[in-house]
Formats: sequence, structure tokens, C-alpha cells
Amino acid sequence: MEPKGTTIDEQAVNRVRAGLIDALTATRLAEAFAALSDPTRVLIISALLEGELCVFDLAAVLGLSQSATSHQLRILRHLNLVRTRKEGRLVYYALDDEHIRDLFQRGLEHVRHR
Amino acid sequence: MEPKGTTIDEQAVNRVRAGLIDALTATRLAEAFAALSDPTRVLIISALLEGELCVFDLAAVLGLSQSATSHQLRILRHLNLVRTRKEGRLVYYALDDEHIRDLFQRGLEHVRHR
DNA sequence: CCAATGTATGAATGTTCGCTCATATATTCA
DNA sequence: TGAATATATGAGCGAACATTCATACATTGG
Repeated sequence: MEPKGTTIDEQAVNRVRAGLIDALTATRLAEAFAALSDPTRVLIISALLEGELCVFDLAAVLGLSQSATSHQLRILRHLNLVRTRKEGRLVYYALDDEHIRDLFQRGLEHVRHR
Repeated sequence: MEPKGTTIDEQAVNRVRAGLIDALTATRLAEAFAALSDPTRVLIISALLEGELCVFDLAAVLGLSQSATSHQLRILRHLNLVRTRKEGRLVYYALDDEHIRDLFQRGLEHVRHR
């Protein structure tokens, strides 16, 4: 085995590089995780685990302003973490699919497993 | 069923609030997801999926400066996503446990499922 | 011990982000 | 139609973040 010197272990580097996800996927993935990188948005997802809620009630649950709630919901909406259903002047938000639930639970396991 | 008025649906709000995760957990969870909220760190995790790497080779794989790589690794280290093994003057980084792999894969599924 | 190598970290900087405030849009009701 | 309600959004501000640059720390070899 060649000793480590000033030069890079090119063989290992090239092998790893070949298995890397591409830059676009990395960016998309980072965006998805970024959606859950704020305590407020985490709480929104936590609330929606129980079922759909309109913006007004969601704001009440979180003790947050309606404006701030709406801003955060927009982020989650654009990243396809939640979907909307309009009913009169109310807009109900719900988790987009079950993947979100899974992702959230995996995160919880990591946090609680320390 | 009572019509929605200017007041909050207190029953629903209280029920949802009772099921919410607590603020500290929300913060911790947000921090965990924040660890993966940057393309560079996502690529680092992607690289480490193949096995452990020293900082120098990792920087080469990513085409990133050694300093930037080290800064990002510190974040991942402090959030327990990676662990280190020292061997001489080299420090090898590896994924901390299999949960990270799972979390990463779930994220990938979400991104690719759109 | 001294120079070289691998890694870590503090300061500085440009950018992003979350909230508030003000305001706009949409829907219902009188 | 006009007032009230529900939601959305743009501007602005302070905080947090990713990178670079310079430098410090640690380990090995001569």
C-alpha cells in the first residue's frame, strides 16, 4: 500500500467521485432538507401530522402571526412538502404525501437517538 | 357543524397543540435537517456513503478548498452526522451511523419522486 | 529541533433567511 | 355594492451562514 504523501489518493478520489450524486440533485436535496431546517416549519409539519388545518388555526396553534405563518407555508408549498385545498375563503394545508411523514420520523429518530 | 367565523376553532387548535412536539425537540430537529440543507454538505454525505475519507481527499473529491471542507465537516461533526478517526496526521471522516444513510435516502426519494 | 504536511479555526465579507409591518387580493355576508 | 374576514406578498431589518484568507495546532521525517 502506497504511503500517504503530499499527493492525493487519486484512485480512491476517482472511485468516490464516480459514485457522487450530481450537483443538481445535491442542490435539490439540500433545498428539501432546508425546508425542514427551521423550528417554525418543523412545528408546522408536526401540526399537520394530525391532519389538515387552515392558515388561521395553524397560526393559532403555533402562536405565530398570520403573516409569518403564510410566508413559511409558501416555502413548504413551493418545495412540495404541503398541498392546499381551498374552501370558501379558507385555505387548508395538509402534508403532500406520506414520504414527508417518513422523513420527519427518521429525523426524530436521529435526534432522540443521541 | 358550526360555521367558521372570526374566531378560532379552539377545539381543533387545542387537540393539535397537544400532539405537537415540544419547542426544544423542534429546534434540535431543525438543526439536524439544517445539517443537510447545504449542497456542499449533501455532497460530503454522498461521498461518505462510499466509505471513510480523510479531509484532504474529501476536499479533492468535492473540488473545494481544505478550509471550507473542514468548516463544513465541523458542522456535521457537532450535529453527530459524522465521526472521526485519527491516524497520524490524517483525520478520517465517516458517517456516524446507518440512520444518516436512511435519512439521506428518504430525502432522495422525495426529490426524485416529483 | 526544525521544516513540511494535514487539519482546525478566527476574522471578514457578501448573501440568505425569518420576522414584522403595511398592503393587496379574494371571498362571504349584509 | 361595501364592509369584514382569510390569505398572500413586498419591503425592510437584524441575525445566521458559506466561503476565503490568514494563521494556529498537531504530527511526522530529517
